[in-house]
Parts: sequence; C-alpha cells; structure tokens
Amino acid sequence: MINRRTCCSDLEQWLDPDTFKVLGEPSRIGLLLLLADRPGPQTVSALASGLPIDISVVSRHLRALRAVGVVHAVKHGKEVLYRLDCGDLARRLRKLADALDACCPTCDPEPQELI
Amino acid sequence: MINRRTCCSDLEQWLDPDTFKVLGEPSRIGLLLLLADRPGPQTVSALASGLPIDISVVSRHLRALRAVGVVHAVKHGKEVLYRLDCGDLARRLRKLADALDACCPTCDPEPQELI
DNA sequence: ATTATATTTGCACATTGATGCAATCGTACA
DNA sequence: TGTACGATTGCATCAATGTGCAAATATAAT
Repeated sequence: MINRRTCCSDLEQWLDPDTFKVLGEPSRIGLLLLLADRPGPQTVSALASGLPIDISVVSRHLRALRAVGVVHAVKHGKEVLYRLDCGDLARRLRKLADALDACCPTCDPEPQELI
Repeated sequence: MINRRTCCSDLEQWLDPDTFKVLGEPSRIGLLLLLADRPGPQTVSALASGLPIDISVVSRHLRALRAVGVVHAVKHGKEVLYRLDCGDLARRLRKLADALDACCPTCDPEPQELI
C-alpha cells in the first residue's frame, strides 16, 4: 500500500483487477446473463446447452466466476447448481463507486479542448 | 437483445465486457491509482516515470482506458494531460449494481450445502 | 458390480494481448 | 528552418488464455 492521497485511499482496496479480468470475457458475461435470464439455479449442462461453447469450457468459466465471488455453487448429487451472487457483487461495485466519488473532486479540473 | 426476464432486462446494458477487460489489467489499474494519487491531470511521461513500464506501453494503456471512458484526455501543446473520469465510471457501476439488485431476489433460492 | 450421466481435468492448438525498442509524428522554441 | 521534446506507432517477442476433444472422476441408477 503506497501513501495515497487520503481522499483516494479506499480506491486501491476496491479496484480489484482479478474480478474485472474475469468479468472482461464475453463468454463469461454470456453465462452471467443466462443465469440472470433463467429463474432458479442452473446446472453446468443446462447452461452449456444455451451457449455455443463446449461444456468443459463452461465448467471452467463457472469456476473462474466462482473464484471471484460472482456466482455461487451448490453440489446436488452428481450435478452442480450455479446461481448469481448478485448481492455481493452489487455491494462491491457500490463501494468502488463511492471510492471514486470520494476521490474525484480534487482531480477534476476544468475541461479544455478535447483531442 | 434476447428476451430476458423482465426484472433482469437492464443487466445486459450495463454488463459491458470491454470496460471490464480494460480494468482487468494490473498495469492499467496501477495507472488509475497513480492518477488518483496525484492531484491534477498528468502527462504520459509523468505517469510513465512512476511505473516500471515503458512510456509507449503507458501511452497504449491510457488510450485503452480512454476508449472505455475511464479517463479523460486533453491535448495541451505537445503534451497530453490525462485525468480520471470518476463520475462517469461511478455512475455506470451504480447502474450495474442496481440492475443486479433488481434481478437478484427471484434467482436467489435458499443456500444448501457448499462445495 | 456394472452402467449411465454430470462434471472436471489433461492436453494441444490458436488467438489475444502486454511489453520494449526503434522509428515516426506533432508541436514548441531558438 | 532546424532542433528538441513529448507522444504515438510499427514491429517482434513472449506470456496468458480461450477453446475443443478425449480421458478421468464422481455420483446415481439398475
């Protein structure tokens, strides 16, 4: 942790590259949208059947999403049920938004001519 | 746009993989933190001198950050001044958080045994 | 036990992307 | 006009990663 301007001190804590890297993949976003689209938790196969990618790839993407806390997994017999962890992600996004707002005023000078 | 569950209809609009991909790179996060750390807009050279990467790489990263509206650039003579566009990013993050919260209730069943 | 089904993992391949160096471009100044 | 400086771009290289297929693993059913 470097000695950051006090008003921006929270920024580093919430600007997590790992989470963003996982969310920065179109296939994984497709998975999230599919999870949002369907009511109730979904199995790996069910999600794979709705996307143009192999089930093994879906499995890996879901693991990545789970590693950063964006989805939640529950084992149920031989299948694994996934659901969005909306609340946690939303909370982190708001924390980051708050940190940005707290940091902003002093580093936003008057705009000049645009490139 | 596919026919998404109405409570989740806003999600697709705010889950932008491009922005997340740009934010998912440690060097670029370092650049953002440096911009937050220093008062006032910064030149490419000034930012490069504070990071262990070549100035040409810094230039490219800043372009990427600008392409997704995370930083703002102003040309000033032969230098280019960059600053965080905190407000816009914070607004988009909150929109996404709202969309997630609106989507969540129906897809969050009771938790069962964890993996 | 054997079989069937759901998921994960090993492996190979192709693509993307980060990086540094050198050359080029743009602008200010002498 | 020429020189200096800041920024960008072309190019080559290397690492990371998304992807599919096949094999392995885990669990349920017969």
